[in-house]
Amino acid sequence: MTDPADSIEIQNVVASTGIGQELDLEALAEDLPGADFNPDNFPGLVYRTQEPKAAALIFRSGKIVCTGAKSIADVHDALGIIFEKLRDLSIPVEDDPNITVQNIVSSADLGHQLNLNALAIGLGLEDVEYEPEQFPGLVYRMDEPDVVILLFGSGKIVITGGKRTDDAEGAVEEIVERIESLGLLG
Amino acid sequence: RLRKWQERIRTKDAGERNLQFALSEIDRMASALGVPRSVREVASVIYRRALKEDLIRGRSIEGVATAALYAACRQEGIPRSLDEVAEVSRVEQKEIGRTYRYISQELGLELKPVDPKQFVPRFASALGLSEETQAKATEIIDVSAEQGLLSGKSPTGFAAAAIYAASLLCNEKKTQREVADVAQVTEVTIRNRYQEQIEAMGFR
DNA sequence: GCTTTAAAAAGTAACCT
DNA sequence: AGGTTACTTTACAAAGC
Repeated sequence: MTDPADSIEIQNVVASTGIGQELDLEALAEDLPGADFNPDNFPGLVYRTQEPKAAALIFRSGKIVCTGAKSIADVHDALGIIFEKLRDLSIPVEDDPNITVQNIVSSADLGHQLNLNALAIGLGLEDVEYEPEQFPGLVYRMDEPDVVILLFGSGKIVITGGKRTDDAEGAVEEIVERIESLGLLG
Repeated sequence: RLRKWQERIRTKDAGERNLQFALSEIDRMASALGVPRSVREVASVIYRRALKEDLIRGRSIEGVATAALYAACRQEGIPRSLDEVAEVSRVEQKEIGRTYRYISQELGLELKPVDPKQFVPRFASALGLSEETQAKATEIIDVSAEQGLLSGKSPTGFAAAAIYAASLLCNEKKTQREVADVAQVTEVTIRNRYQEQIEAMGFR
């Protein structure tokens, strides 16, 4: 009996921070090798770190969004690299900028195939969005923890919208319980 | 005071004009899709409810009208695919789908997922298939859905594959291309669903 | 509302061989 | 017929249109 909670893997962490300093993105785009800056397209400058692999969106205000990291530690490491690069360019960066995790995307496997049709009705059509003509996953909005779960026929699921690592654990526990109480889990 | 009064009339007239436009669009699209009058009535009711609940703000009248018609077809058990509805609407498919999900949620329509079987009579008759073949296709859908093959699959693709399989089994063969054209799916989808369904039926 | 970034799930589609 | 690539859905921040 494998616990679905053990299958949880963080796939992406989105976080925001700021260096407390206005930036000249035109100049930064010149000085930062590999930076992408197309102000006509998007106001942020895109910078990618290789290790850990992540992408940062750097704005004129000095605010930064980091996405693509596989853990909260990776977010801190990736942003740490960026802070150092900026300091190397003589840009003053706060000592230890606040980093706020905004969203964590995780995947997991319930270990059984799911009858999404029965699940849509069982979980309650009012809380569920299941339109297989548009997308193969059933969208379930959970209140506690406050996350959105995508459930697939294979039993694989995606949990998104959480801000804490243990939101995924709580969500898996809760969804397994609800599905089991409906008698719809294997 | 006079201005205010005139403005009220103006907005009332504008609202009335918009409603008439929406209802005539529903009528036009329904005719193009060949859906019965009763469904147009249901679509009109859904549209008026959406209007009353102020769901049109930030959305186009045409988008809500199209979504209302799409919902009405489903509610009446004679669904049209989003593809088909988009063909007669000036709103793109993605937007119709989004608007449908929104009004469906807000109005609490609670429509069950589309049953592939509901496409069988229409697709099969467009292909000139017999009652026997239609019954076979329906049986294939029931059996393979019971075995869990339907989860996440497009209802039109699922129906198309079953119709293709039934046409072979009943010696009224239609090509994958012919079935794909009426169901508006690709041959690849029919092939994939067909293989699974045939296996579920215990053939092969 | 849109633009951009990242990542997973599974289905469908477009295009090429 | 197969393979690759790309798009659909969810969440979230950022600045600006």
